Amino acid sequence: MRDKRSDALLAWYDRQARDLPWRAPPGSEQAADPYRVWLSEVMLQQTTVAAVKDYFARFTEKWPRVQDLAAAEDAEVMAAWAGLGYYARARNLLKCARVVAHDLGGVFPDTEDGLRALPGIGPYTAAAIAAIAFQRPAVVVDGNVERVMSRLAAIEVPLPTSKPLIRDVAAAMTPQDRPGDHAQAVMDLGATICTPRSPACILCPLSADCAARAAGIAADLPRKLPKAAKPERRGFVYVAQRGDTWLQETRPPKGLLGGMLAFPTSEWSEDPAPAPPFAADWEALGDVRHTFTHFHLTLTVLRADAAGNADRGTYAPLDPGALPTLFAKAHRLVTQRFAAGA
DNA sequence: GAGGCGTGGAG
DNA sequence: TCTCCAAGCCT
Repeated sequence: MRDKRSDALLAWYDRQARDLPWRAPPGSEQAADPYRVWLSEVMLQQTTVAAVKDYFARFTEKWPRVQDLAAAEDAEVMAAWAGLGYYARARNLLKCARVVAHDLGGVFPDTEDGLRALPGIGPYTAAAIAAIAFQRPAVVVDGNVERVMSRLAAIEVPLPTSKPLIRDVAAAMTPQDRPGDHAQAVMDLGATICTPRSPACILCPLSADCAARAAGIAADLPRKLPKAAKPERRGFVYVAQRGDTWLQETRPPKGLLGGMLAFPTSEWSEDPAPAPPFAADWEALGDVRHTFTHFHLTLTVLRADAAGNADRGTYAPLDPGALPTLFAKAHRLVTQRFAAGA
């Protein structure tokens, strides 16, 4: 038995589907490649399509198959992910690729449970891959689905309390056939029509069935609990140059910017103590500002020509593209003040 | 289950 | 400038 809202949505999707490099066209006989679906879904976690596109192209060009990715060096993958954020995704991506390549014969599991057991694949991503790559009628619930379903059913209970109800609404709408297209259709609708701020209800294929639209509260849903303010932290970042080389280190494998290339820093706190990697005449070049998920940060950039041995990091030619954005900002400040390499 | 975990774009 | 936020996961 089919839901007529799903029919209307699929008809809209057949006309309006976004052409994305990891997708099979709507109603396509040819299924999407599970490796590409998985890679795109991980990259798209909490991340916009616009931000993902170039990274997806570079990854698939460099590593066309999961076996290729599994064989890559950790540092190479972290460098390729630099700038995309949430770096635990890249660490888990590599772990997952190696499990699939080494333990599963290079074949992704084709069930939600099988996928869910892999590193970096949670409830949403497992359902999405199962539906999109394997035509399983999984109930796919992400931020778009939460917004669309909250509005369709005029759910005024705030998130996350409303999650179970939202899932019920989404389940009732999920078709047995074309579940992958259905999931992607809801996401396209959420990204282009049923947007967070100013939904274009006039263009929506579901507007006649939308309780929030009828009540004139579509733009107000879903309701969310207010968020805590971000605290301020400060710190020092030390940029040491020796000829054409820069003092750099790989951050510890867990926590903030874990596993990423970096310059040495002090602690980050309300009142940080300086922590230069060696004694020198450090020149303050200015501050860089950066906002993370849960705090604001101001780092004072200190630069020196390498004098003695550093107690941390190594001197090597720098690949600025491998730096996460915070350290790319510090690097930019230094290169603005000093000709490259000087 | 609540908090840690990035980034760049939009309004 | 500032807030919100975009296809969540892990602990």
